[in-house]
Amino acid sequence: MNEDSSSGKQRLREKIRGATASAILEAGEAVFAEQGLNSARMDDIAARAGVAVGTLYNYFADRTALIAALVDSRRDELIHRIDKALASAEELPFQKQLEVFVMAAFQHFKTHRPFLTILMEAESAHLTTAKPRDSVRALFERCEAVVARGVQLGAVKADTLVDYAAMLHGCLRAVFTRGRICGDPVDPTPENAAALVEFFLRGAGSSG
Amino acid sequence: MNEDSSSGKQRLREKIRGATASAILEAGEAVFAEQGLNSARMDDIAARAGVAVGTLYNYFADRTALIAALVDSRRDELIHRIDKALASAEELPFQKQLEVFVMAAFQHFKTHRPFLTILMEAESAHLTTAKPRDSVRALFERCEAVVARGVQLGAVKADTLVDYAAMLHGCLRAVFTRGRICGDPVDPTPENAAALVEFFLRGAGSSG
Amino acid sequence: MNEDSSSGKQRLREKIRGATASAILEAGEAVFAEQGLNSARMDDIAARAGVAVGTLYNYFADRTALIAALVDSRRDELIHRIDKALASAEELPFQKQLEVFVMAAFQHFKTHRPFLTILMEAESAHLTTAKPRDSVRALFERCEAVVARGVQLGAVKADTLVDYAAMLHGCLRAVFTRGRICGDPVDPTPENAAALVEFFLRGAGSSG
Amino acid sequence: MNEDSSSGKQRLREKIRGATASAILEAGEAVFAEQGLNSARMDDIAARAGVAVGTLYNYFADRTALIAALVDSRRDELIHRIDKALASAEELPFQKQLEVFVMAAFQHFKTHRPFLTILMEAESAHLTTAKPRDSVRALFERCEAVVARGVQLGAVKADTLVDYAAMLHGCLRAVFTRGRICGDPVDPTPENAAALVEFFLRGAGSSG
DNA sequence: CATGAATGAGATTTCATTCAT
DNA sequence: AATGAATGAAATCTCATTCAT
Repeated sequence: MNEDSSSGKQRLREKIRGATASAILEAGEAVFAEQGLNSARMDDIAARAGVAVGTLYNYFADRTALIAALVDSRRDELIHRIDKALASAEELPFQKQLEVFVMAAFQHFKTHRPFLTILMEAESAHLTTAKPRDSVRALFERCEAVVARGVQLGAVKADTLVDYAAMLHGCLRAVFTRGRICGDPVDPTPENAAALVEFFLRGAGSSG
Repeated sequence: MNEDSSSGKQRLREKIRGATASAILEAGEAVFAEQGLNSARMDDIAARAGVAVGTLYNYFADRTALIAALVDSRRDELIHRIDKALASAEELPFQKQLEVFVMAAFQHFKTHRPFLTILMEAESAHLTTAKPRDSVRALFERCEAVVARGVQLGAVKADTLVDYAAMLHGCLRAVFTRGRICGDPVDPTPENAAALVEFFLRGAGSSG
Repeated sequence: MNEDSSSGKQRLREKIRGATASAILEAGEAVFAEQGLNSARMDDIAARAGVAVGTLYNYFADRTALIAALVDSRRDELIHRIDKALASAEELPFQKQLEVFVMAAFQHFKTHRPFLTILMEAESAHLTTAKPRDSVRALFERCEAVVARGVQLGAVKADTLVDYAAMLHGCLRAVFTRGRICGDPVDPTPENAAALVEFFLRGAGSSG
Repeated sequence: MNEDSSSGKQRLREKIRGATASAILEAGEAVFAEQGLNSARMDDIAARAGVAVGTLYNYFADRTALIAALVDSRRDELIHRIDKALASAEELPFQKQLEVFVMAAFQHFKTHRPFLTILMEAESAHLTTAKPRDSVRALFERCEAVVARGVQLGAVKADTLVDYAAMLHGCLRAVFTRGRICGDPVDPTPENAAALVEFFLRGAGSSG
């Protein structure tokens, strides 16, 4: 947090904000999502970005660093979106807050489906960087925060046997994964978000 | 050359074949789980199995076939376990059936954690064989069957907005994944299974 | 970025590409001839060409493609040489035409002894590409054309029992092979060509 | 030539005369001809012979020795056939002797087409044993002997520029090869043999 | 002797990374 | 900075040969 490191970080940020770097990240997002985190070749990413392979290495130290930067930049966006949504909904009743949270996730799913494909692959894959794992954790932590707030507000049970945060995370993931398994993705509509929240809070059991 | 010795020799040969093949599959399970589906090298698998590389190819046509065989054999075990559990619980009330189902999954999780690591990786990874994806689908289909039975028995809502089967699948997955994210795996106790079922049917919301 | 430099650079690049490709083909010609079409290793070809193995694959898709390209390029040369010679001799009496044809073959034998070694090996070997076989056929077809012209001009018998084209081909081949069997190659002199033609037209029998 | 070595040779011969060894040689002949001298695998030969791979090594030291033995045994047959034919024709006029010689070769071609395919491949291929090359030379030497006799009898010109023996060898080879190039093998009839001899002695030129 | 599973050296091919231009 | 040809370590797969049964 001293000036040196901060200005170093600053320079990195500037670099990444540059048009070429962005093009590379976008190309990486597309190619990694299409071909898989392990199979995608640097050549293909370069070609998609419209630059030479060598250029990739002017912006990112190596393949791993490119993936890390990609994950970093996209995660920030997701986390910001969710945090903003949560902040704006702070005064609403908990169920609404949860719906807003889920909607934010849904919308991000829709915008960054390729990125999420990467992230889910990264979640389980064995990678040299911890970055992707960290990103997954970032979403997981928001789930924990939301659930914690729910508990605090008395809207969520304080169960010690089931980790509701993990369940929420699993349900979000399931919504996204469903498309891949069934070939029939869920639309990010408020109705769907509300229905998911309803399930999360009241369960799948018939009320009888 | 008499029948006894000849068939005995035959059986012995087969037994040895089977033993080597099993050793290779087990080695594969371990190494793939440790190093990842893509990074694991055939050399390592051979070394772990205590055989030479060439031997792998005496039993499996190629790397892909080895993965396919591995997934096949383990999936069969999981599916059989679940189907047997479900059959034995047919007469119980639905909630109990669900608990039995979840317990079967939990137990398999415990026994075959390495394999599941592979399977989850396979779920999202881009692979050359469809086999692993099929195995994921097999578990998903059991979730669908259970949920369908619940609907039929009037124990599960017939919601069209939320796919409860996908949610059940997501929750099971979340239980397994939790260990990897938090480093604190859930014990496959009946209590935990019951708690998960309770969440699935009644939700996380406080009853008030 | 002006047109001159850009196109100049382009041309330079192409020239270099061409030079490397040629070097690889030449190295291939030498190594295949020395070690045999099947035993020659890509490593050796690369070493002889003064490049790394990987470079071979920047120019030729695989081993087979390298052989095919090699055969293609050399065959074109042989065929062009022969066709040009035949065309230039069109007005001469048939025996002269035949001598010109044989001389063209002799000269090519001398210049491309390594390549011919490859081609003869390819003629009888079982190969994955048909390319080499096609090249053999190309020479065979020239023999057919020459013999057909001889028949047309009344200089060659129209025998139905003996395929004179095959005989001519066999004799040319024998001249080349002789060196390998006896270690005493025939010089590509006009005298030797004339003598071969004399044999082909008049036979080995003493005139008495 | 002492008793030891002679009895050693004797034992070898006996071994090769054994049913198993013969079966292996026959299998080798077929498989090598079908798949090529380099591509044919020991496993395939064993399978075709109806024995286990290990058995091959009880009869032949290694792959190379198997090829050598194969060539040896078949060459002996060819050479004996030719020598016998030549001996029986010793009193006939030279042209007849030549026809007998060619017929013997033709007949052997017909009976042992697979073996010849191997031999021709061996002629040009780069092999570890000299055996096949020696076999080619054996046929070549018979050509030389016949031609020499022709010269002696005044039936063949004593040309120093053209090696008639090589030409005869080349023509025989051409007859055999023709089938492979044109897919239309020459029948081993006396007429065809006579026509070939006619060509060899009188040439392809029209007599005018 | 026969067997055939095991062996492991060796060959091909890929692709992240470098560096001269 | 951009380029893209060259690099060569590494991974997969083959198959002649061995040897315990």
